[in-house]
Amino acid sequence: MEKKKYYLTTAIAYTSGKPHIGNTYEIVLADSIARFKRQQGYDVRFQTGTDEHGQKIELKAEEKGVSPKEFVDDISSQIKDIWDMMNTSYDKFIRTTDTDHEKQVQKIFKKLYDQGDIYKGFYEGMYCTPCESFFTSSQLKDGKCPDCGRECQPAKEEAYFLKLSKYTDRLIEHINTHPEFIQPESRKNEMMNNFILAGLQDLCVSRTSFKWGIPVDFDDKHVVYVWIDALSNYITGLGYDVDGNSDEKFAKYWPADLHLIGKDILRFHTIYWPIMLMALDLPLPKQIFGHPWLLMNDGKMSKSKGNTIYADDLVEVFGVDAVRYFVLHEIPFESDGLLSWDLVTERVNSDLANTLGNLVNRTISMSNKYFNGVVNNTNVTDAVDDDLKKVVLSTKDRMIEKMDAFRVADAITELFALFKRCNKYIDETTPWILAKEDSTKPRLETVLYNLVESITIGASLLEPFMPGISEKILAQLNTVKREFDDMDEFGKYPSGNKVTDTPEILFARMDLEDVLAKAEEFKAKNLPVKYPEVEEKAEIGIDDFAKVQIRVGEVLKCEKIKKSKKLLVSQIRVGDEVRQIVSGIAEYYTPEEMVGKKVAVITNLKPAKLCGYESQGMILAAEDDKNNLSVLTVDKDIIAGSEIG
RNA sequence: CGCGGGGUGGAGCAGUCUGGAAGCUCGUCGGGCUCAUAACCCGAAGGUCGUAGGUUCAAAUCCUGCCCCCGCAACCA
Repeated sequence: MEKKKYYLTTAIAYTSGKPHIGNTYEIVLADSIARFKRQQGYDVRFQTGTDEHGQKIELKAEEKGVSPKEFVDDISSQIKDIWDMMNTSYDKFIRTTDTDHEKQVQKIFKKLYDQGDIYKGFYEGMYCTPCESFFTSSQLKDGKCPDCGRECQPAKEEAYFLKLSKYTDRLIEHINTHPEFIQPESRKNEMMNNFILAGLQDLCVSRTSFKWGIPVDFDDKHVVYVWIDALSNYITGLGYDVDGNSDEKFAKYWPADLHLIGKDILRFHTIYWPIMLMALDLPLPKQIFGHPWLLMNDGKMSKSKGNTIYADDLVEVFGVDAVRYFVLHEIPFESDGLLSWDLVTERVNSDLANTLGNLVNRTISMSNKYFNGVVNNTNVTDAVDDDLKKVVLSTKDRMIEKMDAFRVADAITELFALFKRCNKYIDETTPWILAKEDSTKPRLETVLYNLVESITIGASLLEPFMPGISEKILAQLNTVKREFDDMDEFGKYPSGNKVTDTPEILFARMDLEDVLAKAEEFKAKNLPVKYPEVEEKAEIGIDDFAKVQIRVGEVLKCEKIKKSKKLLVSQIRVGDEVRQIVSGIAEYYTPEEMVGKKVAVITNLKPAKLCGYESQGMILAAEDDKNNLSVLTVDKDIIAGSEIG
């Protein structure tokens, strides 16, 4: 009988920088699903890769002084190295700079254009000529360019658009008739209510403002919009060909069974991608799962917060399988998971070292101590064996049930219940007492046999999540992975087999203080001291400077602006008048802290309205690259209103 | 009223759709055991399930108001 196929993909990683542990989570999650499906007997194809085009990359490369291609080659190989380090079993690593991908994207674009789903129109907005950039009117600052402050003109630019409107009804119909299409279901409503039902505007699918992209081959001023480019990877990676000369892999594996993506990009995968496929007259993927994120104790991981943790640092401390275990186990189904060095340490010590590692170790030690490592099934059973066997044999099905719903963390919990059951079994049977009398030795042999058999099954079920450790355990038991089909019966471990006489510690207990010290080192390494980069401005004369009036202002009253997170509004005495000034410092100063401060205020700035509050001036503050902020105050006491110059 | 997620014993979470004795892991305390990685097993303490109302025989779960947290968006003179 031919195996059923299962095609799953991750999102392709954007090559703007080294991925942190949050990005790495996705590939590990996908890998565990892929491995599990393989164990279930599916013919799995697992694709990942890198997304390498776009303006951001063009800019980053320029900053670094290398060509965009050199830049992405470097990052892409770093990403691949991390995926490999995490022991992920992808079948295909696609890059959007692969020539066959680029060629097909051009052909897809052309086909959609030829059949009228993509049409040429005009992109309208405010244009800043020196900056060569378009802005929407809401992006403008005071009617001027937000980058350079110069005047902008309304302008029109040629662009290509994808007719989303034409397919909206079909998309709604599909989502309604396929409740499993968008997972988890809560996300489905979000997409429907927020975007689809509100009406879809045709999507601008070409750019002229940068060059680093796939050129539109019949109009080379334009490059293809990165999402059209990126999403296509799911079919180009299978050898899809617009003209019908697709690779047999395409016929075999498309449509995808699962696109695994971050919840932030669900919109692209549940709206634009299905519509692209409809336009290409291809079947839609069966499921799209928007997984949650890994968060740090203090919120989302970000470079500016300095709380970024990288997979390789974690691996250096804990090892690959422990890191895989942590991210898989800690992230529930719908809500975000937390990651911190202490949490990982806790999990490693408790679950991996104590429950699992110690179980394997004590079992093998006893086999060696009492029977020189030979494991015999003497079939001297007892009532307590029944429950052990029941738990061990039923674990697989319970895991399948969880995995089918992508509840990977829950599946792992089921598996660890098996190992916990084994530890309890040792307590129930007290092997050290059985070892005292010759008459109970046969019973002891069966007890140890049952343990070895149970661990063999447990270790085999562990393979999708911790492939390295799974293999190690099986090697220590001197056996091989038990296949799913052979798990319906207890007792397939060969009686008389000999386990290793030199059991290795699988997971050493970690000392929290050592770990935290290591974490500090990594933090320092990842965040080298850097002076802020500030763009130099043209030299000015004293007369230019004299145009700016700066005076000492005493903060009399200060409160938060409710609607805004960053804004405080202060009443400030400047000489004999009191001014209302709005400033974006709420994240760094409480209103109470501000009151009484004598700050530097620009007093001759044209008033402006912010969040409905008039601001008659500006409080001076220093800000570094990491958005730390400090307001300027006077060094000695001086009366409010004094001029600064 | 910009969009969305969330508030459950000290920590991290499940349970909420489909009301019906508040559960899991860690930590703490007590006990057992000694094969084992100061590991393992058993037991206990600890929660008015953010808050105020409502519906119901019955609410963590359904409805309404409010407070707080976190993303996104906006804004940051």
